Amino acid sequence: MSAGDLLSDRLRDRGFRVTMQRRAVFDAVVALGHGTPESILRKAQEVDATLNLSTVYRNLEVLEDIDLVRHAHLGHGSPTYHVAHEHRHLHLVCSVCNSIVEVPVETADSLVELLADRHQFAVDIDHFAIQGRCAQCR
Amino acid sequence: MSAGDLLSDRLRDRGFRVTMQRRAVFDAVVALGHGTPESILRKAQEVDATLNLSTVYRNLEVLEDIDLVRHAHLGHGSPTYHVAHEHRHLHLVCSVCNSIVEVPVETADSLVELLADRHQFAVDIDHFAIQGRCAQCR
DNA sequence: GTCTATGCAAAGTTTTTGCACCTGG
DNA sequence: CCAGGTGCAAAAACTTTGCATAGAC
Repeated sequence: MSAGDLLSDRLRDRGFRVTMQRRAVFDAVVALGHGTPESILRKAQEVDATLNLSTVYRNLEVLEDIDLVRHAHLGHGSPTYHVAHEHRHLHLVCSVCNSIVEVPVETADSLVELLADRHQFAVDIDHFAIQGRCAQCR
Repeated sequence: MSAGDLLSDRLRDRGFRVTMQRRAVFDAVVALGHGTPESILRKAQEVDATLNLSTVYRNLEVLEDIDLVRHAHLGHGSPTYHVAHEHRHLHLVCSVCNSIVEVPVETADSLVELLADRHQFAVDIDHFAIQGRCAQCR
């Protein structure tokens, strides 16, 4: 039967129900690439205008739980959510102009290896942004 | 007259006034090594029990402005403040047990160089923590 | 039909702001 | 004095929670 899309399969496998709200939240994350809970709400409300912010928070937690979504901290404000395994990159945040540049995660391979070797620490390198000053502002 | 301590000098140089609250906040940061606004308040209140949280926030901002204090993001919660130029190290935060390990900033030198060369980005490498899984939890 | 998920409203947390009073220079 | 700093209270921003109802299976 059903071709079974990734979202439905993953939800059901883990005992979660497939609801239109979950689909709307996931689709919003996909569409945005990156989004805060607030921006994800606004995007998802294009599909379902009655969708509630608390539903967004609850579903982002579920989507992270089933490894479809991840979040990163890019600054002082709300965390940013993105699709897991897509858009894997470091975020360079400029402390002067707040611009964000994305660079390949491989850029940090040597650091990742060092931390593994010296400290047996398995780095999730893109969870936090890297702050500094960009080419224009330095 | 006054030997002129660092705090007074730096404040006056930049046109800020020297108040006992500023001294208490700065002393608390020094004493704690690392502290959230809340923990800094508690520490500073040992000296001045009437000190207010909003004064702590305002003065941490001033102290950062005059480069005596810096803050880092170690997780989802409040930022952590520390004395500038002291305690320079990376924070490895375990996503499982939340333990924090400090490692020398030099560990990331190769990443810092790469970002400077390739992206003309001047990294403030210890502003954000590095998340991952520690030796025990991996 | 059962049990999870949702909407709504309220509360919790953390940080910021307005304002009258206080104080350093 | 007087501009800047402080305490207090209120507001703002962000996130979580309780509960009655709706909806997935």
